[in-house]
Amino acid sequence: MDILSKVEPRDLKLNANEWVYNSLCQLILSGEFVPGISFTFRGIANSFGVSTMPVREAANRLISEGALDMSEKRRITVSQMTQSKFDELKVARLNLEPHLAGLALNHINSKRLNLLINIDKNLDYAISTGNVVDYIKYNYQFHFGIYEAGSSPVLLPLVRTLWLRFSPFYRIVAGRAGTQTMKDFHKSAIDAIKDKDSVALINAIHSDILEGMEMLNESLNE
Amino acid sequence: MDILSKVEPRDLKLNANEWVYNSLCQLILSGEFVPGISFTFRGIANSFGVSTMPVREAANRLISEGALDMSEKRRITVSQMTQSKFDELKVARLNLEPHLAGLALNHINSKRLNLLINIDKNLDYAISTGNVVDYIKYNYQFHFGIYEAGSSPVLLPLVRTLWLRFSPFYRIVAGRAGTQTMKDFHKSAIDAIKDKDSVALINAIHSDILEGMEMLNESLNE
DNA sequence: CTATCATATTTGTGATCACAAATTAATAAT
DNA sequence: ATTATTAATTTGTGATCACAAATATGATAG
Repeated sequence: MDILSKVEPRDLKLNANEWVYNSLCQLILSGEFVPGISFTFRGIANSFGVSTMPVREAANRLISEGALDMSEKRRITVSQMTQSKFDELKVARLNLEPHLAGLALNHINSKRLNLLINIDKNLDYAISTGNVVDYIKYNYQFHFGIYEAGSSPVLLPLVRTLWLRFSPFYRIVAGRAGTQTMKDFHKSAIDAIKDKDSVALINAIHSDILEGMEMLNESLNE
Repeated sequence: MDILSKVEPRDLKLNANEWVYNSLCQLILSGEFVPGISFTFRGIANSFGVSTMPVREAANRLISEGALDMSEKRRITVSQMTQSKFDELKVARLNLEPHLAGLALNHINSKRLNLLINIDKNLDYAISTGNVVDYIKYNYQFHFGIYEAGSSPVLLPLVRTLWLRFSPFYRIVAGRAGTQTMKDFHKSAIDAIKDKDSVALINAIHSDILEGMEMLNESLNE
């Protein structure tokens, strides 16, 4: 698998293990890694042109975060989704992300608001053209564009691990169901941000998660 | 620091890095590690009688979970608590743990119930004698004795990382404030479990967290 | 063609080494 | 005594090696 072409080039200020970790995260969150795909430490190391050491540190970290699994067959795999895992992810998201958005609201300046509006425009285009990969990417950017406005050193990393867990699954079902039927509550979120209406923003994020996860759930039960 | 005497001996079925990780977790959760204390990879490796490899894997994992920090001075430290981090931890706990308890309720059999009752007895004794270390230990055992009854592969590890973050801080303030003034809602939790009353259990856990964190918060602002 | 067993290869794990960067200790200077 | 400068030590990082266990491969027999 040609990994280097889909990954940011290495910033030499960063350690090799951080570069590998960030790259793997990016690949997971953008839906490049699909459940069932499997790797080895040496394989990843060759792809990145580093030794196995930084790969071990990066992959083990992702394993401990639940994003990857070490299979009993000595292979690193993208975790399989189950109904019970899915239900827990949904609950965790619904209980954390709306609140996280609420915390961030007062730190969203006009520059960031314009960024969000622009991301949402790209999102609309991805939906209209049925581009699933872009949809996943811009949806991530939109949500975390809000969340990251506030500085939440506990909740933000927590929520990020949730996204690492369901994003690969998202790719599969989105590819199956298409993006045509997706409503999104991003417009009302943007309005709420403009109005600095905390309750409205929290509701919008809540509804957005609810609908997104509901669609995933339907595909899960096919 | 004599670590080996405070740690379970190595189970040879476990990898060295898992042994070190579990041991460090145990030391953190039991309040042995106090904010400000600092280590080096080689130091920990010597304490455990292993090479630096498994220590790097274990410590880096704890760092990525937010339990430990790599200071800019090349030392591994227990993370400092701040008011904003504390507020986020409180929110996350209140939003996740009561629900987690609710999920577990139907899987608590009489054997586990008796275990919980026994733990709570030890907890009462620890409170009456002002034994802070035991209080922390039994309080952890009580909560996770409930949570672990259900199998929640997403929420349970998530909540565990929260405990890893505030437990070292708990030790400090508990040592300062004493355990005498601690009320606990464990009795009502036990009653709720006996009655299989989900709402009552959720409320009891919620109140317990609220009060425990409130006490910590007061000490934080001294 | 299928099943069985021996061989060869690949795997994760842990130890060790090299190295630059950072810290600490020691020395010199005022 | 205090500060500035230099030397010595210790640090995390990444690469490499050894090894047992697991996997894949291939030969052999039915």
